[in-house]
Amino acid sequence: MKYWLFKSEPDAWSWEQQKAKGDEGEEWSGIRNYQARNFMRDMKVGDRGFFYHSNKGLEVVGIVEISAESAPDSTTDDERWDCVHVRALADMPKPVKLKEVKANPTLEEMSLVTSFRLSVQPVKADEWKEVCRMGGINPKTLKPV
DNA sequence: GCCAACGTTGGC
DNA sequence: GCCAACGTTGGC
Repeated sequence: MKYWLFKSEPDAWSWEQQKAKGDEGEEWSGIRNYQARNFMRDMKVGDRGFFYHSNKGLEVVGIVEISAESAPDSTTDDERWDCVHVRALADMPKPVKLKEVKANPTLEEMSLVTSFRLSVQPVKADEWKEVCRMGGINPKTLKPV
């Protein structure tokens, strides 16, 4: 299983809206960046990702799961762009602030820090564990610690 | 709201 | 195929 991170401005698409979609999930549409698209094409159903609020909040607020592999983006006719579907799995009991991520030496190579403009990013297994630990969630059971 | 970082576009 | 101009993202 691979791990990812999805950024969204809460004014455009918030964690609350994502959760409201339930198990059905929602298309992660609107990505117009080749790097981000290529990462989405790499994703498999069942992979997990962090849901990060950019612009406002600046924190990892929850965990999502890829519910459908990459397919044409319904918001454009341009066939260059496709995207996955994601569904909400769990809240971060304690949202992890960007500031905390930056302050943690274990996470200094995390894409969130090094490629902060990228809206869909890969997350390494040890980074996944560390951010889960900081957020007070067990990465296996998805239960609060 | 500003501005730095950086991806994309388009003229040559 | 280079690179300047431009547009967008996102932290501050």
